[in-house]
Formats: sequence, C-alpha cells, structure tokens
Amino acid sequence: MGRPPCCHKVGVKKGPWTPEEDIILVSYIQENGPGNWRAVPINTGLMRCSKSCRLRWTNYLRPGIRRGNFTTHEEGIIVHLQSLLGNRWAAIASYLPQRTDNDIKNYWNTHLKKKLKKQQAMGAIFAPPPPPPSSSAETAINLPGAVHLDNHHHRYHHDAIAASSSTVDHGCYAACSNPEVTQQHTTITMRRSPFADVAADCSSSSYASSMDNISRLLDGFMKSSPPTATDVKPNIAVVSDPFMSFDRISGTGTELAFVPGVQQQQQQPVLMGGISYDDEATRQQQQLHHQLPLCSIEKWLLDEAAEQVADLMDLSDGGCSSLPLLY
DNA sequence: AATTGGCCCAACCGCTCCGAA
DNA sequence: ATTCGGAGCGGTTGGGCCAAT
Repeated sequence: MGRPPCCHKVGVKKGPWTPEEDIILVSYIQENGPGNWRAVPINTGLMRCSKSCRLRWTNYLRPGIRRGNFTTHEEGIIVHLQSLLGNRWAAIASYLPQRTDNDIKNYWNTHLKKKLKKQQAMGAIFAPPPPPPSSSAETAINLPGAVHLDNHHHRYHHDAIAASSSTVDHGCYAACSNPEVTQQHTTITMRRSPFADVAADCSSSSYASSMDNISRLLDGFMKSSPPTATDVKPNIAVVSDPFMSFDRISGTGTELAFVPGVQQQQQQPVLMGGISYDDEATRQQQQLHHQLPLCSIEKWLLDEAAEQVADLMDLSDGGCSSLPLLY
C-alpha cells in the first residue's frame, strides 16, 4: 500500500531533544497519560513528530528506566532469550522491565554479539545455539515460556517461535508458528514475570542521564494522572488481563498465552510504579498469578542457571563463552 | 596538544500490524 | 472487502565521546 511518513518533513525538528522539550513532553503526559501520540505535538506545540515523541518517552523519559551497565545476569537473560525469540527486542525487554528494547538492542549489537562471535571464533567447543526462530518457521524448538500464539492474535506467528506442538513443558506451552498447530491449543496461562517485581522498585533504580530523570522533576508524577488505555507500554506496568494478546504487552513484565476464539480485549493496564491496582479483583488476580508455578523460562531466569551463566561468564575470557551450555 | 579511529547510544527510517471508517 | 491512519517494532545511522597515537 505504501504510506507517507508519519509526519511531514517540513517544520519537524529532528535530532537530540532538549531539556525544555523533555519537560514539555513529560508535563503533557503527566496530564494526559501516554498514548494518542498524534495529538502530542499538536497539543504541546512541540515541533516533533508523534513518533519521535513516543520514542522519546518510551526509551528515555518514562519512569522506571534503568540506565548504565548491564549485569552479567541481564546479559545471560538477553542471550538466552535472543536465542529463543530472535531479535524480538520488545519481547525480550518484557523480561527486563527496567530496560528498554532499544537499550537491549544496542547492547546486543555492540557487546553481546561480539562476545558470542569471539567465543565462536575461539573454538566453538560448545554446541552452537539453535538458529533464531525467525530464520525458519519450520524449525521447532522448545520454548520454555508460556507463550501460546493464536494465529489471529499474534503478529509473530508467521516467523516464529516454533513449537513443540505436543509437548507440555511442566505445564507451560511452547509458542507456535504453525497456524494449524496453534489453533489447536486453547489453553491460556499467564504469570507475572519475576522481573516485574524489579520494576516496582523504581525508586532505587539508577537513572543516570543529563536530565537525571526529568520525570522526577515533576512533583507527583504519574500519581495524579490516571492510567489510560495506552499506559501499558511503560515497563512498570503489569497487565491484569489474562486474555490480552502478547503483542500488546511488550514492555510489561507479563507472560501470556492465548485463547483462540476469545475476543482480544482492550488492555487494562495496572500501573505498578506505585503500585496500584485497578480494583480488588485485579489485585486478587495478581495474587493468583503469584501463586502459579513458574514455567521453565522463568525458572531459568530465577534459578541457578542464571547464576551459572553469570559465574561462567565471569570466569571465561571475554565473558560468555559458556552460554551455549544452556541450549 | 592535535589528530584519528573506534565505540556507544539516542534518534530516525521504513516496514508491518491492527482497528476504524 | 477495502482503505486509511495510528501505533509499535526492528534495523540503521550519525554525532558525541574517549582512548590511542
């Protein structure tokens, strides 16, 4: 179809954002909540396109972003998830609530990719990781995560995360790229990512920047403004709707599966920076999710495997030569 | 002290998806 | 069923920073 750029080139400012622009943007979002990005430059007078405003917010200004060096644990998570999900940075970022997909992508491209390359060049004494799911829709891998894809609801089903369609991994289901297989599965599971807990501790996160978290300059930020339908994007949000599709929750610490045939509902975000719940039912739902057993990917993220990765990365030359052991 | 080259990361570009009309 | 516009995602770029020379 082809469509013109989201913004006309004329009169649209590009390049680095100034502190003044940041404050204008944050002030506006404080009052109106994130979302409806089209209206942002119009209502604020910012000479930026809507896309630029959204990116600035999601990658830099929103609360809860952690900046600075990645820990070895985070590295392990990224490498592992990248092997499982491919370059699905938004999905990977959902397991690292304090990191943006852009940050993870940059870190992968500038650090981790090199490390892995170096490691492979050094001898490849370990079995190579499986090809990224996107490389072959027919390649079946065991995805320990409880992501179950519905053909009509998930944009990623095409390239996928192929599935061991018949295997139930400790109660968790593999993602599936095969529509025929996908549509057969009707089970939904939803658990709260263990890393969502990290997000709740926004106050302790290091947000080092020249603006030093401009949002904090504004008193009572995100407290006075009720969450909107698009508030889900910030990583500090945890989705309360178990039927929400995966592609709508990138950036959250929630793991989802799908129920084919169930109408995709509008997201009903629960802002967790505070932490507040929409209502009692939601709170109970959250508690229930806490009680559910962890699926294996989350186990991996939590248990000794991750520590093993960190330890081995520390011991190995260049950092991550041992990671393929995980596969 | 000046220059150069590599690294890093914020931001842009282009594409796809999805919902509304 | 088709078109259109908003939003999101992943790839890429360009400019600033910094270490090496």
